[in-house]
Amino acid sequence: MRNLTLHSNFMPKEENETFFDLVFEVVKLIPHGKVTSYGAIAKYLGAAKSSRMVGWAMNLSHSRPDYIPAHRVVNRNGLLTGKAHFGPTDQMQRLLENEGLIIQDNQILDFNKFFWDPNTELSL
DNA sequence: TGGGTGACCATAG
DNA sequence: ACTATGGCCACCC
Repeated sequence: MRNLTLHSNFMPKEENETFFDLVFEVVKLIPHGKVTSYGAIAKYLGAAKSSRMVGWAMNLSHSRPDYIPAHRVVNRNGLLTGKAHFGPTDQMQRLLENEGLIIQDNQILDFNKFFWDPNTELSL
């Protein structure tokens, strides 16, 4: 498993890039067919109160050269709150459905069953 | 320079 | 069971 270090106080400006990079690394580790939440990632990185920044990182992920499976990150209730950023259609939903998930009204059915928590899945 | 705005979330009433 | 609020901080006028 990737060696990700925990940063409880990493926020000086020049380290921001690192924070986003760490977010991207975690997102890349989400297995096919699984999903996690913004807050879970933030907590894993020691920034539990900065879950909004994870959303911002996902925003940036679209203009990166490497592949970031941003569709596997949803809010804590399994709601596809980021779907608007995937283009005009239901692209985010389709990507998830391609991985075997079922979505109804922007909500992942059996969310708990497919929830992948970096805090428990990634060894510290 | 400053204020508004989030792909959020836990907590308090 | 709801709604409100505060924290957080990069980005964009």
